[in-house]
Amino acid sequence: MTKSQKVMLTANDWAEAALDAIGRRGVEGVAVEPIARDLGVTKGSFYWHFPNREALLVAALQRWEARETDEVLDRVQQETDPRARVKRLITEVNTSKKASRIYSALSSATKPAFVRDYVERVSKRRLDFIIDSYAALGLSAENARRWALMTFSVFLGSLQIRRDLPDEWPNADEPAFAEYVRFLMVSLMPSELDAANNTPAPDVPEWPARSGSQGF
Amino acid sequence: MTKSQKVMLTANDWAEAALDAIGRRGVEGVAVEPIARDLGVTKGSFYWHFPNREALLVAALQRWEARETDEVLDRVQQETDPRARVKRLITEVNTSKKASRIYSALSSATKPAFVRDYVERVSKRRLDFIIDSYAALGLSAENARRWALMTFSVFLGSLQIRRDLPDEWPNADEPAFAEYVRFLMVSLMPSELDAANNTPAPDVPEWPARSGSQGF
DNA sequence: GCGTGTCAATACGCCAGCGTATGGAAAAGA
DNA sequence: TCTTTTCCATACGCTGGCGTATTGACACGC
Repeated sequence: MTKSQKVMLTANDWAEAALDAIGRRGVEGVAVEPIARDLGVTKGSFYWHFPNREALLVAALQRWEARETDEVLDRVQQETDPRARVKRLITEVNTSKKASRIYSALSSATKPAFVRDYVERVSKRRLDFIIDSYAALGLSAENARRWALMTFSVFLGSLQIRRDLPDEWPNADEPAFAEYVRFLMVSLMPSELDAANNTPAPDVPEWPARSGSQGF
Repeated sequence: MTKSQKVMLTANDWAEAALDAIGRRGVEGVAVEPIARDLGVTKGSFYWHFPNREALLVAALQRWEARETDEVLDRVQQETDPRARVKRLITEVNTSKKASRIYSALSSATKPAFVRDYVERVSKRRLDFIIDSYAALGLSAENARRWALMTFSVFLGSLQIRRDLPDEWPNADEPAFAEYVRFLMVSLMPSELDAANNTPAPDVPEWPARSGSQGF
């Protein structure tokens, strides 16, 4: 147990610093020497703990996946009432810009192909959790899926709006935020009637098939 | 008008290739020499049309902003009925994965600081357009804003879900997609009663103030 | 005290991408 | 024709980051 004044970094310290770099500079910003500078050491340290840069990315992604599933879902899952779950989910949008930046950076990353696997697993676990929450309200599988897709979209989109248009997003301490959350709760929560009437409306209207070049 | 067999690239060709590179490899992937290889030339060509890499990024962003505002908004704006506008907005989610990838890459980019300005302007213009659409339904300014924020969130979130969880997203040619769009239309469209009753519910419930470390 | 194991610094070669300088080919004017 | 302009190729130096090799400073067991 060497732990003198020299601090002595661990592999987890490097992985955590890599996660931080993902949030601040993107996946491409996970560079050995810059992170070493952040940590106040040289890359001589890094190559003792890891064989190469890719291993660092994997370690960071594993930590991320563990945090974003086990810890967070366990925390939200303590909420027994499905309605309270959705509400907490919404309010969670306003916590930790850092975590949302990491999510966004990973979601748009392309270069190390395995990043997509981690993003897909985490996203699917989140969506499934929301589906289960709606199913617990008595919705059919199809309806629970529809509501969950919409709620998950609102969650993800809210993260992006808060990042791209911070001025347009109500601050958590303002009354406008509380009102907006209440508004979302009403909109994202099926009524008792919906839960009973579990089939979608039968008439499928037509809509114009878009032929434009690039989408909105 | 030199237009022999030698093709002769223009600055716009480079800007368009840069936009493509943003979608495929991210903003960091906008590198002069790789793009030159894509175009079948060398960087000797590039440095005749542009002074440096930053100028290429600016040109690409200007093209992007012009396309994502003038062209697209004009196209959707041809729809006179506000309800039809929102519906078209939703169906536009399923068009052009390339455009959505560019949007996502720019949204998560950090390194050239001016990228954020373009993202902010485009995003704000889109949000304002949606706000106006809801206001045209007779909603108050506050309610139009709430509905628009939710609809914009659904739009952005749907783009991300389609990218991160393509298997979970209904294909445009499947009936599930039509049903989901109809479901969203009902959920994202205020009822006549809401339009008349333009004040939010008066009772503001409390909810647990989250103290967790990183958000969901 | 002395070797051994742990963690980090330094020095090196390598490669990719940026930006410059210069030259060249081909079309356009004159 | 011959000069000028336009567009691109080639060659060069520079920088930043990757990975390796080597050395060094402690801490600990003995």
